[in-house]
Amino acid sequence: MATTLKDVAAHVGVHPSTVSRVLHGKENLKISEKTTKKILKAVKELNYIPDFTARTLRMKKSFTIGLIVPDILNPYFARIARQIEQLGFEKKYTVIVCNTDEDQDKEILYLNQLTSRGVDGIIIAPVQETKEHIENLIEKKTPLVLIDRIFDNLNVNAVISNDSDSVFKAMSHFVKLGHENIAFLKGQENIYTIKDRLKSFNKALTKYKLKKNKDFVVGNGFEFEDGYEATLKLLSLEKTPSAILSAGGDLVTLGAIKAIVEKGLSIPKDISLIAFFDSYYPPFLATPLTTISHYRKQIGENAFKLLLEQIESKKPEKPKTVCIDTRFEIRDSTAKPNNTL
Amino acid sequence: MATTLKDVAAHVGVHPSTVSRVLHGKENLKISEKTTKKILKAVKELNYIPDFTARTLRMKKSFTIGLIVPDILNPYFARIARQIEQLGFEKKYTVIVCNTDEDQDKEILYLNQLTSRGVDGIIIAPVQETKEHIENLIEKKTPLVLIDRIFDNLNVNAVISNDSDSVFKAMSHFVKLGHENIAFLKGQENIYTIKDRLKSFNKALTKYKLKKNKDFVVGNGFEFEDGYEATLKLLSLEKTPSAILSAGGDLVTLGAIKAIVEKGLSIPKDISLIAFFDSYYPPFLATPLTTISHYRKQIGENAFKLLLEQIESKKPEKPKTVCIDTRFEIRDSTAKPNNTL
DNA sequence: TTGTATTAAGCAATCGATTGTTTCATACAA
DNA sequence: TTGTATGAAACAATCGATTGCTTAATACAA
Repeated sequence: MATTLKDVAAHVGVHPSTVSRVLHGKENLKISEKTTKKILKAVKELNYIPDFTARTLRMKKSFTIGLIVPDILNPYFARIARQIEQLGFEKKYTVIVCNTDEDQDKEILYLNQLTSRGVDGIIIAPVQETKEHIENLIEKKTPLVLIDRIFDNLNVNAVISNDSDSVFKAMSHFVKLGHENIAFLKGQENIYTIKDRLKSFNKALTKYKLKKNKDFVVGNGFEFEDGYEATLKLLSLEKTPSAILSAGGDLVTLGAIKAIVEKGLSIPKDISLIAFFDSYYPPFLATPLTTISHYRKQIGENAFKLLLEQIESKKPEKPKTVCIDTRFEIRDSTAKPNNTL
Repeated sequence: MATTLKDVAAHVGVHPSTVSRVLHGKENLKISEKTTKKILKAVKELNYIPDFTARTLRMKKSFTIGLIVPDILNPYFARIARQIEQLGFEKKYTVIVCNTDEDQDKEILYLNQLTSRGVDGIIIAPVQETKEHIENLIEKKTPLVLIDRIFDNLNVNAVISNDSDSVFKAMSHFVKLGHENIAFLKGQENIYTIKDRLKSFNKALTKYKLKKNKDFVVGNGFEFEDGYEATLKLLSLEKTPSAILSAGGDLVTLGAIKAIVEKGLSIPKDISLIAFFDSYYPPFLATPLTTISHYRKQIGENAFKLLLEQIESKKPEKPKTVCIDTRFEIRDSTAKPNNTL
């Protein structure tokens, strides 16, 4: 059995409350230096470590935050999670990591779990089927930060990325090379991030006076297979695109590459590729990939900071949405269209 | 404020203990069907969710497990963590993820945190500077499972991989191709896994009657830079190796590849490479990498199972060490030595 | 010597749920 | 009618730490 406050108190011959006060150094109640010393000595001798559960129950403060993401295996979320854990550690907070697999039921279950465990706040990349459960949270004044994905008309702290900017750069790059038939490989539909990227894509088409082709927008989901299947479909069209903007992230892109290779096509000779990609592999790939990537550390930092502000402030602050820049890096996966195809 | 047992009890007009018993269906005390129904109705109406903290305090059972790994960004640990979280979810356990960055002080701090929070058990890939803090845990009968790394003479549940087997396969592959000068790129020293791989490497050298060359064993650390620096050193030797076994995992290997490319060498023409590598990228790399990899899902599963057994069993079971097979996959990063160099 | 500050530490309620024990009321048998 | 068995629900202690309030003891002034 672990040592408790009572044990320490008994050992010194004082009341538990006295021990507690010594350990917290409240200004309003003074304990004599002699007793203080005796108590501190006993605390060390008995190796007393306060019971967090009891403290949480009494103080309504758990020093725990919940992090809900689709999949911690995704390098994008992994890096963000790592940063949040790091900053949490410095501030004595512990992080409970929850994966939803883009399943909203799981998300809701976790949300209830976390609430029941009395977490001080939640950082979430929501599944975005519906938003009532998020609204409930806000109503209950649970400190909350959305990452990566936001809802229309929902006034809450959030950290997102300026994907739009990089999409325009990517499209401009394609256009300069002479591409006119550019396909858009989506990730999962209904996700804010994907809708935002698609919107920018369409705007860019308009800006560069390119024809919109419904068949050139394909895919649904964030898995390897999703990218693979969608790209196969794309490459089976009568008229195939000469360039692809892969917006579903690392796995989807790898799936796309597999499909392209299987079709006997070569990147960038036969088809150009720009991808949203967040791990450190692009320079090492068969064709070093031209990418749009995120400052994941910054996203994590900002999310944690916003959450901590909410947790520590007495009066509710006005929710902020922080938008982080993105990075467009040209490598070798883009070239002029191959008009002999 | 969230609804409490008391609220529900007051709403129905019964005692809180009655509500508690209805919700737990203890066999020994019977509650009339009428009251049961009324209570269940109230629970729904008031949307009562039990307070986990209070329950934990009273029951000495938190339905929480701690997972301590060097770095959740490492695909090896990420996949294991994911599996543990998954199985935990199914059994109503929540996982607190802690990264040590191979810093034992951080490990100890986290261990104390977790204990203070009353976790039901801990799964840990320890830093392995010393082992007293782990021994303490065992003494306190904390359910515990080591992963990836074990200590000599420490009787505790563990899940490790049969790296040795794959090292022999890799070495046999090198030898068959005609390599005689094979280097070993270590990860961080003093880690069981690395020592184990090195031991197997040396045994293989003996078996194939190859000369042992001290200069051919290099590196210390698990980061990109560590692999990069060590490999540069290796390639600056008067007599350079014709093959490298990279034992430090994904990042170290990428560092090695960078160094090789920078030196103007080509894989596998000038130098052959086999690496411990655990993400899904090898087929997509510039030179598809011949790898030794782990069944990470299985490792996670076994670790969770072992932990759960300890948590749920009354009498202490005899500790087991589970050893999981590894996978040796030949791709394109190995060839005959280039004797013109 | 009595009264009043002042300082130091103890008392007891509280957080919310669980659980061994007790009480109460009804039913049934003697 | 009295006594006992039984079923249903209340009581109260507990987990460990925190904290507003009270008490005790000492010092000092009147």
